[in-house]
Amino acid sequence: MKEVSEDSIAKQRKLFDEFIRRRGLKRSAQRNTVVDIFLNNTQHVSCDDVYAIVRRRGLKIGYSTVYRTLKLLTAANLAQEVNFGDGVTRYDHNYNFNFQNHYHLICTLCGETIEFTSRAVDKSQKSIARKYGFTPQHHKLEIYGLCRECQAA
Amino acid sequence: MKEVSEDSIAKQRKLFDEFIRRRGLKRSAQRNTVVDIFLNNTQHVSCDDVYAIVRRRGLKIGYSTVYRTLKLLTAANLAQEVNFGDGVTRYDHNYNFNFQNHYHLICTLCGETIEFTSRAVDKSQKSIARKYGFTPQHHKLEIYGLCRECQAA
DNA sequence: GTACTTGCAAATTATTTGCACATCA
DNA sequence: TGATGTGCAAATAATTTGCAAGTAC
Repeated sequence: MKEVSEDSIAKQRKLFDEFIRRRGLKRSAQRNTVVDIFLNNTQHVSCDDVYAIVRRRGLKIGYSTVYRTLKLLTAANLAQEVNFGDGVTRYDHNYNFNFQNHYHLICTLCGETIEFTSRAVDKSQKSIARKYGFTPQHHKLEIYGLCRECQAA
Repeated sequence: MKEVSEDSIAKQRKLFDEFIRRRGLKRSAQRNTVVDIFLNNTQHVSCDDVYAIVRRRGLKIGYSTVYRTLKLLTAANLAQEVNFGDGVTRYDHNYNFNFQNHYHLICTLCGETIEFTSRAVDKSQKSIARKYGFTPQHHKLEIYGLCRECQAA
């Protein structure tokens, strides 16, 4: 998996700040913390995950604030909601603007998720969007099945 | 969009009955109704949708029964859960065994969904699954963006 | 007859919202 | 100062579950 560089995080943080300004919103310690946690985490996180990290850091931020900030990150196009069928919304990085998009293999038995990238998939999606006169913002691909370990078992 | 033939519905119903039998479960009028509604509907439906159709037919089936039956259809691999980000789980046909898989373009402004198929995407997915020693059961691809109409507006 | 199914109401879970108070610009 | 943000608790929404009574095999 591609490493997330310091540079890229700084860049994304800048994008977020611009977004806040453009919307006439304000900065705050809580927002900074949540944005920081999200950007520095390479995995897709749930609101619960982020909240747990906040508390582990000894900080106290309301649950609603975490939710609201994750929604903001989504609106800013830095995050995207993903849903693996367990009823929990997760927030994944939206690498469109910078990295290659990544997709998921999800084991229906043990729940493990594997990330992968595919130029072929990326290309197909672009051509399909064009065909339907659609301006793509983000996309997701999930393959459900049995992982190597679970097949053996 | 490909038409769903009578034959295919009968075939899927048979698959469901086999599934029921294999699991030592039983048939019932309510289950038959829900399965019937699902199979004869070409669209992805929510539990609410199915419940509304049931009532429109003048029948009375409990909400939980509808939910439970849609879960059964998923377990039988005839349906698959999809989630377009509005907090509602929808059940889509799992055409794997018979048809070409189809995917979705979802307009983030008006919510319209367009279905499409793509041999290229299908192929990429197969090869990726193979690469990771993964046995795919089903997969979904969703492209979010602005539809033609919403771009103009 | 035994095990499975149903329908209701209650419980659970995830997420959102109202509002008083705090904070940023 | 005035608009926006926060945190709590309460509200909402979707889904699941317990249980008594009904039904399939």
